[in-house]
Amino acid sequence: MMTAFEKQYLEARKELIESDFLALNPMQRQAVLATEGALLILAGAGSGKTTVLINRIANLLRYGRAGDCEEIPEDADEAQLALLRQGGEEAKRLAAWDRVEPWRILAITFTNKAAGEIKARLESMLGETAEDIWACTFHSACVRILRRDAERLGYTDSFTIYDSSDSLSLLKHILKDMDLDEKTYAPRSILSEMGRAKDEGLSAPQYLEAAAKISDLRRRRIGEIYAEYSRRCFTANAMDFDDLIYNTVRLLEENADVLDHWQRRFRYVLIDEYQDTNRLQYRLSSLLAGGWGNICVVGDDDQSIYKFRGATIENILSFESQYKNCRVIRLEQNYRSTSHILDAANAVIANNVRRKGKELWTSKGGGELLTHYFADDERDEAQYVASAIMAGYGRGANWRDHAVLYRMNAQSNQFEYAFKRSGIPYRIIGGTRFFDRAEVKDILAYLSLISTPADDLRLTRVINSPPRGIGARTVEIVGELAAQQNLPMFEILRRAESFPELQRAAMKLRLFANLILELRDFAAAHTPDELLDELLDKTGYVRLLEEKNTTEDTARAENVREIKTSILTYMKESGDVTLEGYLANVALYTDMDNYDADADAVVLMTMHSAKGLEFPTVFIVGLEETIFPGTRAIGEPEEMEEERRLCYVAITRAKEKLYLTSAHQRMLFGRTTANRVSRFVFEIPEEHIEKNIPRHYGFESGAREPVAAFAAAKKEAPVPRAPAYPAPSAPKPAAAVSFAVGDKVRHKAFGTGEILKMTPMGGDFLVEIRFGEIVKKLMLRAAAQHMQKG
DNA sequence: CGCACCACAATTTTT
DNA sequence: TTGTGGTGCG
Repeated sequence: MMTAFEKQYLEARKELIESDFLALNPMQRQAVLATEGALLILAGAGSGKTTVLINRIANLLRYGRAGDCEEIPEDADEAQLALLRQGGEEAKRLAAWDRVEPWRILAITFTNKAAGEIKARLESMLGETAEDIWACTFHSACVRILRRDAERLGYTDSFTIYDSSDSLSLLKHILKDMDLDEKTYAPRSILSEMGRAKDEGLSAPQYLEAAAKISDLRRRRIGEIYAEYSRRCFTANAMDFDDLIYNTVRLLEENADVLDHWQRRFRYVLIDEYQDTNRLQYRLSSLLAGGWGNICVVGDDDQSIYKFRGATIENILSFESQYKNCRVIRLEQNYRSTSHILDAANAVIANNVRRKGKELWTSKGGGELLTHYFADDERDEAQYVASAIMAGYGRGANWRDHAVLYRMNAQSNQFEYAFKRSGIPYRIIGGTRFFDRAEVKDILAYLSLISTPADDLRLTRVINSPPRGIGARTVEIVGELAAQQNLPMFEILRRAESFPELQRAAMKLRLFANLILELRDFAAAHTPDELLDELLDKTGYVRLLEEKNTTEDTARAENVREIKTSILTYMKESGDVTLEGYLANVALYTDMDNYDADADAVVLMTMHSAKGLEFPTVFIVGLEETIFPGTRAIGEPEEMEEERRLCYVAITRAKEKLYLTSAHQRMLFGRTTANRVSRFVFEIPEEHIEKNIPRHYGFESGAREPVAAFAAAKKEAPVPRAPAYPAPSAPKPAAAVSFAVGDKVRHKAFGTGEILKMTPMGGDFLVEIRFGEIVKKLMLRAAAQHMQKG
């Protein structure tokens, strides 16, 4: 039974702690203080969930579990109580109870970007102590755990990581060696089948056993492929993305002492984007949090959009039954969007059945109505978007305040054309990543090979690149010999002379093996950046590209040099100088990490990539049946709900203005088709949106013959707010007045230069300015902000 | 062995 | 329409 004094003491202490988090709303504050046990935070889009995460960690470090327990110091007395009530630094020190060391906190996110953001915000809030907090992705957490005990699984601690394209090419090699047809055994689907197996915790033998029971030939074949794939990964000391998690779970489940070590260590486990976890990640989180039982998961079932990757909404829906005493906190106040946007999002998602139920609200006003534009075709659609963006820019917005979101990457083309035509600077997120480019992969393959010569996949990749006269047939023979002798291919190369089959090529093969061995010696005594220089020199890789002297090859040479920057950055930021460390970092690196929110350019990306981001103005394009929702979702209720969640994610990216567009007909993959306007458009209540859809056309009526009605309605189309389609002769932007060809200018970033040429473009000017040796092409309006005459 | 040409297929993808 | 992978020729 609690005494009156204890009660007062606890109350005063809680109030004092709360006073540190007054900037938060009551729900957020609750989530910050509820440190003990299991906690599910249902955080709607834009509800300040990262802020909660950060403050929760800050609370743990400052006050330990004082805000969530009923224990008080034995020597507590009236004087202390008075001090608590009075507040101040000393009182705060007194309030702390069982403070948490930073290295006992594990915060897992899905992207490096999110992890980086958490780290950065923690550091600015808490200073150096923040560095010891594990704020990382599932994958990088696993790498760290595995590096410590990989030998338990038969790997060495310098294991390498295969990224998705490595996995794919390894798989293709296997299919070839097993004489299997890529049509019946589509590599992509095999890969996801193996991923599913690992997600269910099935090893290759287990999978095979299950397949044998139902005597399904195809599954048995896949089982054999899976076994071979695993075998080759293992001999190459390599793990793919799924293996990282699968093996970590194995490690922890099969080694009680290892499990115990990590369970003791992590007193508080936080998992972000919980709706996107798969079963394996669920198991991993349960394992890691199993010691102290303090697990906090943050998620939004309505934003689960990665089912196709094995994410299961089940994890979040059943969290409450898994942890019986768990607390649930809903964050429904949205700080991002206006109420028209929010109401539209709420209305759309309300059509889903399988959800926790949650309604976002805002204290912001209605703002502008949503706009739906029904374009003639994809070209018109892009032009409309371009015009609207220029209009926004004309009103003083930045280019970067605009984002164009589409369902699939193939849709980006028309927008590129339109933006180029109008002189709108843009960036495309997605597509080929820097680290996916052939030349970059080559260099990285060399580096991996130096680290692990037994890596047949990487060896095959670079053995003849740059060309050294080792042909495909030779490589094949080496592969066969290696299989016979049960040795890595590299060992065959070293003894090339002793195989009569290899006589002709023996010399070249030995030379290659020696090259790798020399570089390996070099690596032992040098840093990765020095190794890179040596590598480029010894292989002549860059020299060869430079000699070719085409624009593409120059760009390639540039990319190769760019790797050096990436190495140096890594060494500087992590303080790590090991080659393995760098390679792991690169393997887990993605395009989004490169996304620089400061560069002033319109952003184009898929709706998937947009998750977690926000923009003042958003365009969701291609809102047509069979595109969004896509063909595969139509008639499949589960899939349709996922599409709808994607739509919800896309809508909630917008802060102030949301445009939706559909095209009457569109050419995609060289085919022209006419699709009906997406059902999602009709799920938005009329009072939130203005449209130019002809009355007798649309999803509900399904009426044909839209053409005449369409033409008539088009006149009343909501035009992007003025100036609509600015002609090249449109009034010159103010900035243009003060600059002319021949002017000398001083630019903040590029220094002094001279204007060579000015071309009117989209209500602005494309200016060419010579800075010393370099001629830059810039949009005047943007450039003018960073330069002056002189 | 290297390159050029043709058939073919093509959601989404935090790692 | 675009990119990729396989085949055939020099």
